Amino acid sequence: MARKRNIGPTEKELQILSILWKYGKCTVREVNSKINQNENAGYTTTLKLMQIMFEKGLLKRDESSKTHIYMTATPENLVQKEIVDSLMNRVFAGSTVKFIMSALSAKKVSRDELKKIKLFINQKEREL
Amino acid sequence: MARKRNIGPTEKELQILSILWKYGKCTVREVNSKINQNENAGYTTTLKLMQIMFEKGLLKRDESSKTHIYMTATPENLVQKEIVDSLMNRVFAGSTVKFIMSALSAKKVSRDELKKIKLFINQKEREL
DNA sequence: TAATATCAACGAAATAATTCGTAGATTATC
DNA sequence: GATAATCTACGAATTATTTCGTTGATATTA
Repeated sequence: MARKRNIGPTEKELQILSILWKYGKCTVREVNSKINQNENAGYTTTLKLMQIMFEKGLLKRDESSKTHIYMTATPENLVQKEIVDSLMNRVFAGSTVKFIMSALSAKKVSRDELKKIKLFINQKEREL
Repeated sequence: MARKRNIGPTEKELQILSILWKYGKCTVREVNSKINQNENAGYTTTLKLMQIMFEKGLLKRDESSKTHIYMTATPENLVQKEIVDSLMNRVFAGSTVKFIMSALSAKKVSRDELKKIKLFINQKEREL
């Protein structure tokens, strides 16, 4: 019987996903190097995590050469959407408005950024 | 030596925080009942969690009567802001714009909600 | 080709989060 | 006032997550 695991990415798994989103396809060593820019993780630790993510279906990999090349299995924005949706429900009782207000309060947002957001909202309105 | 624990609320702790945000001050039994509307949690399980949250400083409590009354220690919006900020950094490389776009794509948003968000943005612009 | 480096696989240890049983105290009920 | 119900505290079991050591295979270098 296979070990039971949760579906969604865990904290460390998310970190690896982020790296793959940023840098595209990577070997385990590459991912491990990126991680070690900020913290300390043994090579086999990263390997194991990526193997688990592969089993879970979070990652795909090219096994044609000895050194496997990993890539994400689901588009970045889809995974992000799921995470955001989950957080919105768990922490903001499902309220998009509260959620966005909180986001706008969490960080300094520049005039330019606010403009981009407004443009996006206008587009959303037109789509309704 | 006290057991080492992380600072931020864990998944289950967040669930309890949400209940306290929604219903205000609660006894353990009240919180446990709310949890049991959706899932199955023994009374002592909820008790233990709330005790840990108290130790961590996530909750306060009134111990004047046998049945303690729990309340959150930090304002809802502050906790939410921290969570949002953390997620924004971990999953969206710190980009508020991407974050909000994702939020707007995650759920159906009504014309009215879009309006409210725009008003909030306008206010933010004026504050700059 | 022998020595060395690099890799995947695997199992298991270490750590963290969640769940629960038991004990002892206090309050409510008969 | 005895019995039952309810509560806190505590320790420990269970489950999930993260970390790492070892092995054997393959490739690289001397």
